Amino acid sequence: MPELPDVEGFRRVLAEHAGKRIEDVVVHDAQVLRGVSAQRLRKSLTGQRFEPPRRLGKWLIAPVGGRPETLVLHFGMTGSLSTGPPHRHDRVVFRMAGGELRYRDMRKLQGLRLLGESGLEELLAGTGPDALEVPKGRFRELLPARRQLKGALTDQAVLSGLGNLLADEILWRAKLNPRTPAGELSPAEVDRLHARMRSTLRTAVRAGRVPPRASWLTGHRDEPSGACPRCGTALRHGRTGGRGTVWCPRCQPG
DNA sequence: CGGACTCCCTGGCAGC
DNA sequence: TGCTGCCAGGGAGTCC
Repeated sequence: MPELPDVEGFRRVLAEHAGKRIEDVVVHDAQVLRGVSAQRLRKSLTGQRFEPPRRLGKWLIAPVGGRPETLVLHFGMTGSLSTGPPHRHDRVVFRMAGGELRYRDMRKLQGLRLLGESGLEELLAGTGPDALEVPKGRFRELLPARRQLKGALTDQAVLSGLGNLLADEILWRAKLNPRTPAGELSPAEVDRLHARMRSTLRTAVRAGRVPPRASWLTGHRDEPSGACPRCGTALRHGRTGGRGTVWCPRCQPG
């Protein structure tokens, strides 16, 4: 499921098409359009060009040259942006001078927005710093003391880009229990969490996704009796904030 | 305030 | 074989 590393990959796909003329926008399923009609989207984009896109957390932000509007994409759980062959879950297709760009999303939990200046400002104001970019000093300050660690990491208003799987992976690497109140961490533990978050994200961004490696926790979370890739202890499964949570009781006591 | 819960949405799968 | 119901989780919203 798309988290920060996947969205960074989609950003690169879109970046390759920046500056090319948008010939047409074909909306196959208007259910993914949020606050914009198919007609307005088409009118606003056709004949224009995307400026170089940026990413904040899981948001992909593409200003439209020649217009005061910005296309903002979110990929929910099952979304993607690609130039590959057509697929039945392609919801919106951008016909560009250099090929077709496909917004694909099976479950339609999120979608596309076309925001003006104030709408974009509002969106960005409600989104915390990017998990890949946030410096150590800022990271120390932003974790709300009275919250469970995992809930804080996955709250996009606190820190943006981490989803359920990456949060578990990072906490496992930092050897911290998901339910630990953030305020109970020592300064050294906060620094370790920041360091593990950065290294995990850097590796995943290079791969364009969370890599399917046996040495990562993520690959073992769906195994009924999965073992910790580090110490072999049986992994524990629970729920945090309504989401499945996997951790090693030996590496991550608490 | 924070945490638990529900809802949206679809496809895959277990169980009958 | 085919039905039903549950599960996955990003994010918004509600309730306590």
